[in-house]
Amino acid sequence: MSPAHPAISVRPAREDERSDLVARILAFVADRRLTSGERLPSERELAERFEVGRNAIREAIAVLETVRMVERRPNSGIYLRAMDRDGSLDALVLRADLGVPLDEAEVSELIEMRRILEVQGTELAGLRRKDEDLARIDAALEAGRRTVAAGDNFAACDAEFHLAVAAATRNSVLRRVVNSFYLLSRTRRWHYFADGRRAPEAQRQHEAMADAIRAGDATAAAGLMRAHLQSTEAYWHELLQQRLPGGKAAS
Amino acid sequence: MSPAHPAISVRPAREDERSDLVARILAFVADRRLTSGERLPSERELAERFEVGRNAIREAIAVLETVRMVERRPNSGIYLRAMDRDGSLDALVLRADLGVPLDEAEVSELIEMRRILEVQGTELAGLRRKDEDLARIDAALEAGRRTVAAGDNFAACDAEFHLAVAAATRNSVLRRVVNSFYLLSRTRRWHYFADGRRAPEAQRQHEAMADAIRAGDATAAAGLMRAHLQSTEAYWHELLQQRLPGGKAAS
DNA sequence: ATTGTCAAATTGGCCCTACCAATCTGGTGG
DNA sequence: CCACCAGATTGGTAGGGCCAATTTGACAAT
Repeated sequence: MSPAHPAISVRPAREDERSDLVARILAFVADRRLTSGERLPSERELAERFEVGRNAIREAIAVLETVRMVERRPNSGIYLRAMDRDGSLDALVLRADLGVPLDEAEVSELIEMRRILEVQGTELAGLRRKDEDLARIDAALEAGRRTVAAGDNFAACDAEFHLAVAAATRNSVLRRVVNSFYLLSRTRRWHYFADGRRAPEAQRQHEAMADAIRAGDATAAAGLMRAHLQSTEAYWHELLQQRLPGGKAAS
Repeated sequence: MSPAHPAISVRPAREDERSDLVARILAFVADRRLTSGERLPSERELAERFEVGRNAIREAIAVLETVRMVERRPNSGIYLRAMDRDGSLDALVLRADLGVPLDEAEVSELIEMRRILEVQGTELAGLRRKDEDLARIDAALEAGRRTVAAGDNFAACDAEFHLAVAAATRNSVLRRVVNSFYLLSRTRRWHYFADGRRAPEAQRQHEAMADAIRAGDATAAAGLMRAHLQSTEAYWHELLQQRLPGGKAAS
């Protein structure tokens, strides 16, 4: 019963448009150079400033609150939280979704975290993978083969493979983090695989890794993952140097 | 200096009361056994059912949407997302905040993730710590000493120490994850340190770790962290046994 | 019976007004 | 100088209303 399979969609990024109010508030904060502990204008004031209803403001603030970027104090105001201490991973995902470009340090840190989590994760996957995990991995590989053959953008297939491996760790917490991870880097991944040249190598490495995982050779799988990630790092840093299109700079 | 000190507050958990609406919606979903892809009642219906205004419902749904538990489709409805594939770490934090107990598997996975991140993180901290990081670590240690001496609950001091180490990694992404991590486990940590017996040992281990980090001996620091975490795991599993009936040992 | 078409109901997105309770502010009286 | 109180401010919330897009179902044409 796996015919109607979730289909690894190939979409560039998000054409979102969704809640630009959050983006506008973030831009406002950046523009005013507000920092931790400072108070935002009242909801009524923000509503007037952005020419929206107070409800819309409240929803946007609720979003910012759940990612721990602000704190609402009843009868007092809305205060910025220490983003470097309190911020959640979703705050980064949110920013990425809104088109705010990550700075170089953040991307480097992202790469490092990816290495830590995925190398260890791949080892766990090699130890614990169940048949359904291998099935998902195989499906991802198959989709990857087709994509490489067709010359389409490999980004979605790459993400799906890594997510499948993360799922095979049987650790839902790790899976959640890796998931957020690929969500927030999807635009960059898209550009990374923009020319079809990197896809074949990535696919080969994926296949080798899958073999090791399937064979239960956790150490080998982890080593392959480390090598795989390392082989991409140089390109990532190169990508960092370039200016990505699509970002409405909010510096 | 110490008067207006960031104050490592010692509070049991959350006195929250805040957004029980989210909790009620979650309970509703659980009660109806709604699963991935299914549609929730319309906002108007939910508002009527819970006897609140539609605004309140919309804010709650906005929160659930930002942690990727639901998806709002304009002019169509609100749909549950695949929580096992899409859920964010903040979804767990949210649940913990709302008092929903984590199941045994989730706690085991949390422990495992903690090991992966903090052992690697401590190594990085040993390599990169700056003076301000050491200062924060020292402050945490000092607070810990006072707390141990006073016989107060050590949970907040424990968290602060680990967060200080995470900060010393100079990797904000890792820091965010570890932060979420301690947020969502704070209640359990509170119980863990309920009797004052574990605090002195934890404090000793913290001090040793801090020495290694200060000396720049990353490998030793990582090893100490691994041992530190391992020494607590047994108690965590014991805690699990008490709170949750029946249990298959985590492999 | 099948298909095409269109209007009504439904739904999320959003605005607006109003009220509450707690907080904050400033001025007044002791 | 301090204690105290009233008015302004603020987040929390209810409820009504309008819009645009989708969904639905009845009706008509083939």
